[in-house]
Amino acid sequence: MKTKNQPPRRRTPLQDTEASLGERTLDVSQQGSGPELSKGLRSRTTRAAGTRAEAGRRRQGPGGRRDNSVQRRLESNERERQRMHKLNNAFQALREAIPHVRADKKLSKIETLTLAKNYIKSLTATILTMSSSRFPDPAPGSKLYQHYHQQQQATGGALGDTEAQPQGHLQRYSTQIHSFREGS
DNA sequence: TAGGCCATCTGGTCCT
DNA sequence: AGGACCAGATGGCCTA
Repeated sequence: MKTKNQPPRRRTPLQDTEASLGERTLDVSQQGSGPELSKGLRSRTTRAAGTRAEAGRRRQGPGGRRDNSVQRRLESNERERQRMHKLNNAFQALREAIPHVRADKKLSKIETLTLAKNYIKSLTATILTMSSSRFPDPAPGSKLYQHYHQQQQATGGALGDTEAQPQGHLQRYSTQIHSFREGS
């Protein structure tokens, strides 16, 4: 799997407003921005958003939006940005909660979700195994057991197969970590 | 250069 | 009604 550690690509509200309104298309590369800006940061948003905004205005036809409509759209864009930032923060927190992942290789979102899912399954199976060794017959009232059993039934699995064994989950988990590291 | 990943904008729909 | 959520479109960055 390819790896990347891209810097956050954000723009200021001012840039956002300008780009969205299409007052001007900001191409930082033409404004003499030096290397003090990261490659990622100075790239995309300004130029790309400007062209997208222009495309949007073309869809709106001559004259563009009314002022209040534009204002509402800008506010909506800002809310959407904040929402996505919160989502990305949650992804980052999830990445950091998954052990045995090399810090210098950032997991993609899909990798993060997949690994987290299997890590949870691995832990769940481990807990069930430990508890069953202590109490050979899992307590029928155990919420964990009930939940796990329902999940297995819903996904077509069964507690008796290898999926239910912690080794199975751990193997899948470690295999995925390995494949992510290897870039496969 | 192609493909993967990502941020952002946008309009539609759902929810409170 | 307004905000949250969602998915499609767009285009930049990075790696192989």
